[in-house]
Amino acid sequence: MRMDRKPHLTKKPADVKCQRVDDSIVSGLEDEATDVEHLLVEPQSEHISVDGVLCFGKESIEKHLKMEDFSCAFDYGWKIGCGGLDSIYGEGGDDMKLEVLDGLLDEVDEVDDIHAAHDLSSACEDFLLDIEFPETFSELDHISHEVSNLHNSSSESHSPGFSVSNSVGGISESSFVTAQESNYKNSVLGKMVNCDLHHTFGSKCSCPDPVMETGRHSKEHDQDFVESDDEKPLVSFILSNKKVKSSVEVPKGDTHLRQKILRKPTRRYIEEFSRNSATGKKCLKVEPQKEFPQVPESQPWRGRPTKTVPKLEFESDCELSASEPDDERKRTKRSKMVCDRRKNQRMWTLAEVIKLVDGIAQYGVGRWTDIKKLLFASSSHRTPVDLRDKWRNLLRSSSALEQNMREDEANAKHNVRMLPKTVVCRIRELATIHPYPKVCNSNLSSVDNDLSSKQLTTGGAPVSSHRRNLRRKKCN
DNA sequence: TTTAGGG
DNA sequence: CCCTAAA
Repeated sequence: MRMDRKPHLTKKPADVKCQRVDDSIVSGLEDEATDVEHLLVEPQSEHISVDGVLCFGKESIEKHLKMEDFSCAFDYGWKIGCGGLDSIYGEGGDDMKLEVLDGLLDEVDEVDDIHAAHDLSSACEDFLLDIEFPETFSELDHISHEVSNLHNSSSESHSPGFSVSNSVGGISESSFVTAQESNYKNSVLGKMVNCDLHHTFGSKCSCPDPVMETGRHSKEHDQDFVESDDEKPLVSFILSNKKVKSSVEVPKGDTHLRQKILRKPTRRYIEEFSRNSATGKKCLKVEPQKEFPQVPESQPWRGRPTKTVPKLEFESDCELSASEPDDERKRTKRSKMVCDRRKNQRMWTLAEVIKLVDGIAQYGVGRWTDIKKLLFASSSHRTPVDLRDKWRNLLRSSSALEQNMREDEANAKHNVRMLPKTVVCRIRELATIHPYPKVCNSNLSSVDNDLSSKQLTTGGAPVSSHRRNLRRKKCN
């Protein structure tokens, strides 16, 4: 959620900037130089923006009101969702409530996403966060603390807000706070652009430049590097020898980075790029608000699966007749699933595995959509592809278990940990009945041991091709 | 759109 | 989990 972002805001290591400036001196040969200029100018605007937040200046009141309207709209949407919730309460049990609540909470995520998408200023947050404010830093820190505190309260109040769906009359607290923050950011953005223009149009800007002293040094160097061609060979030499300690932690060097940018960036690249920029590892040269869609940051998409309480998952999934009111939810969900799939990586619970095995036993391997529709209708985060992948993994691990069992039981346990024997047996059983095209190969070798081993001993490559043909036939 | 397969 | 090709 949104509060994930605040750590970046609150603790901004000072050395990052220093390093960055240093880099820019060296590697800022071509296009870094302009970036440095931006960086050197922005802090002053930030200073002003802080005042704007504190005083709630006149020009920001309008925006504030607009944002209120905006959040009202969202509130309305939530109320609709809550209506659905109520109707479900009538029929379903407690677990059902949990399930729907879970979905609604997910939807809060989506609302957040939408909010972020609409919030122009938040799109440049990365950009802003890359800026160091030597003088205004403590001030800003204070402000950000306040904002964070507000956020804390707001995010905690999410679920209560939904549970009292009928009583929601006005602007919900969370949306209000978001509006405040957006307002704050808007003012930041406005001032930033303003001062940027000032800077671009010369030194007419009357704004104080807090980093003028520190900036002069690097600016001079930048100009040197940009304007004099004599320096280029030296720099390119340095670059080619990779002696540059670049803040842009691209292992392949600057040229590769540029190549990447020139190429059409893939979605994964975009995601990783934004993710890295969020963690401060990379410093963006491209304005994030233009190039990249705002992705909620600091949600590790790998390694730490956001495992919801298994019990909840289990109980809710047991309801086969999923609530139909979440039709709309599915639609909105789809878009979410498409864009931040990896962040929604969830551990497969035992219940899910059992259900999957049941479904396969019922419908057979390959009818993933049916299984999904009938057995996983309530868990919208499992796509048919996920089911297939899971089944593939199950087969793989179960076969590995079977093979390793004889030689090393511990290793086998490690492979298929947390899977009860009954489940493993069922998987193996199903594997024989409905052999999965690709993995059945290894599985068949354990089940139909004599046949495959004979074939393997008789021939080399032809045999494998033959078996592949068999697999193909099975598919068709 | 669904499924298979590779990464 | 992601991506792509094929049906």
